[in-house]
Amino acid sequence: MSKVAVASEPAGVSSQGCCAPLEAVPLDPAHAADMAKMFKALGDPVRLRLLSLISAHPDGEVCVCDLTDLFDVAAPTISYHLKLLREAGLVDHERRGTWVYYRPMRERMYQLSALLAASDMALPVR
Amino acid sequence: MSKVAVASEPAGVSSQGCCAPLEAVPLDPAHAADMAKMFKALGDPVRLRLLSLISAHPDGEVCVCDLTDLFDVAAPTISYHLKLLREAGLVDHERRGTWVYYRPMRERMYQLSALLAASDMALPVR
DNA sequence: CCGAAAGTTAGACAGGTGTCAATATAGAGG
DNA sequence: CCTCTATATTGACACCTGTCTAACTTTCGG
Repeated sequence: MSKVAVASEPAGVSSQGCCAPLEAVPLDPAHAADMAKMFKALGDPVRLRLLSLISAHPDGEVCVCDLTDLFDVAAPTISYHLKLLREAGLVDHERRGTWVYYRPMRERMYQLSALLAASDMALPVR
Repeated sequence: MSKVAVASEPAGVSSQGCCAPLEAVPLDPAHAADMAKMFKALGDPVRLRLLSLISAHPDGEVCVCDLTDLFDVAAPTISYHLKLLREAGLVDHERRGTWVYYRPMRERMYQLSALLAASDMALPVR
């Protein structure tokens, strides 16, 4: 039973008291924090483009050496952003020889997509 | 240098035509900045829960008075977060009498969902 | 081993963010 | 007009972020 019986109340206008019960909270604070961390990682243009490039590459992975040239920031900054994407669980990485390759973690990405797609965002219930 | 032109374009409405060459560049810098702004707004637990509550409410809108009690932060802080969600174009608001009601802007939410759903992050084609 | 190349880490720093208390503003109801 | 209630705005402040340069680590080629 997902969503508790939310006693819907027309609350159409502003007659008396304000609004409805609203007790059935759709996103519990704990889960919200986890999701927020992922969204936060995407909340920077450089990181969003990085994930986009990594996800869109036909090989399914991208060498860092191919990424750095596409941005106006220094290499350490790219490294910093990739680290945040990693810590958010949005990408995985592997070293092969001198180079490091990044892959997208699509399940995690889909998790966010599904949350936003649910018109009522009511996946997890408290 | 750096910092893409980002022609402001705040809570812009349109935003649907889109789509890009894609083969070469999956997410152009300009569009990335716009999307990043929305993601950034969702990158805070309080704001994510706020949007969740607003989106999940059966009435399709929520009175601010019903939101403030659900958080551990002071009222001005809730007001601050709602403002950011507004500026990101994720929610709309309307005053009715003494109270203010917030509604989700589902098209914008779907825009983000679609971006993440595309396995290659190709922008949704018009 | 040595030195060069690819990435990451460390330290520093300007600017941004989230929070609160205090104050302002807008309606509702005398 | 005055006051009360609901939100928003302002100002202050501790903390977090994104960026750089410098230095370090790992690995490959002699």
